[in-house]
Amino acid sequence: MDMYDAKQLYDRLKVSEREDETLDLDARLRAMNGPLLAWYEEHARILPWRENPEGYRVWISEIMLQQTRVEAVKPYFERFLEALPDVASLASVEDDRLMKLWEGLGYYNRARNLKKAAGVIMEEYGGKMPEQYEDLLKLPGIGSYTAGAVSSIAFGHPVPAVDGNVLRVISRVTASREDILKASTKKWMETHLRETMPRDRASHFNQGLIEIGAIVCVPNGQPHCAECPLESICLAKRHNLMGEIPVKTPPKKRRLEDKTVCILECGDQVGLNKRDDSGLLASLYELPNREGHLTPEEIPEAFGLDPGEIVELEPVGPAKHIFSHVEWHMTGYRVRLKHGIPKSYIAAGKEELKTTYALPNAFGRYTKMIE
DNA sequence: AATTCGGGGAA
DNA sequence: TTCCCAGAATT
Repeated sequence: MDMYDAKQLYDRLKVSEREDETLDLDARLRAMNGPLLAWYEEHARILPWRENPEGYRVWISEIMLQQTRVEAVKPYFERFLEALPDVASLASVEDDRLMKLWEGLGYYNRARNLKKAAGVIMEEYGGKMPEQYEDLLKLPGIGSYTAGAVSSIAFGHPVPAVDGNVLRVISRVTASREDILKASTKKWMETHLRETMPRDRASHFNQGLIEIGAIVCVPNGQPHCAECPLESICLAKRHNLMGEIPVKTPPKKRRLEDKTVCILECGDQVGLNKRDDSGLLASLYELPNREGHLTPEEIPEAFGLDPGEIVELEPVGPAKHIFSHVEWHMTGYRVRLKHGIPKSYIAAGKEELKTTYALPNAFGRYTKMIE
């Protein structure tokens, strides 16, 4: 290639880039549709909830997947569906059984809202899953993302499903520096995608965007642009902005809390509390605990124990548990009692601990010591 | 608009 | 450690 040809090629490329740069936003988004669908239908992962995407299954999976990784959901999904195979069984499930099915998955209000919504579906929709975005949006636990996901994936309706993956992918494709944590940014994206998405292939379009975000256009470090079907139309890639986009406001610091946890034992029985029905870990069971780090001498009074009933009081070491916004620094004691668990606690058999009572993982360091 | 809700895997 | 995940409800 001589100098002249090279220059001509370069000039043509510049022109085409300039045209591309000035592509209308909606035109750029529309340009994604073809490559995205083709890529998804080739590369979609095989996942349990994709096997038979009917309304109830898609709903349950989408709730479980809120702020929760695919790998964490897998073992819960099939077990949950086997125990509660339809809306009717979910609407009438016992609370403790429901929480036991959700134990360890976190964000326990999701499970409570699931049951509430099932009640509404029984009452208002004759037990049949609603298809429309606006109807789904009214159900407890369903926001704009989940309403879009269920309506499009299970029923094929052309509504967007904008989650964290989609926010990242679209921000990069359009080189948007809007803060993706702002509600207005998500709203903006939903409005545009609703216009530009392929109306007859909403399910694969939405899942394709999510899949790109999860597998290719990843956060934390370099995205895998070489494998991306959107590489040629992505403005972040063109300007090498993958490290700067998406823009996210930094989170604030966690609050620290000191706690003292007691394993109250008497023979085969262990003392439990039921937590308050609102706030952190609402209505789950827990090992008895108090604020602050207590000395052995402070234990009997703090936990309402008769000193004469205490056979053994053994420190069992510290533990830390990190939530999103709180951090527990725990110290623990194992207390063996002579004549039984005090009435102020729930006396649970050690086997029931595994089968009946839902305990959050925050106490795992201590519950593992009960055998 | 900002906080509160869990838990874990990966960088 | 920090980040962030197929977000939603409440304040």
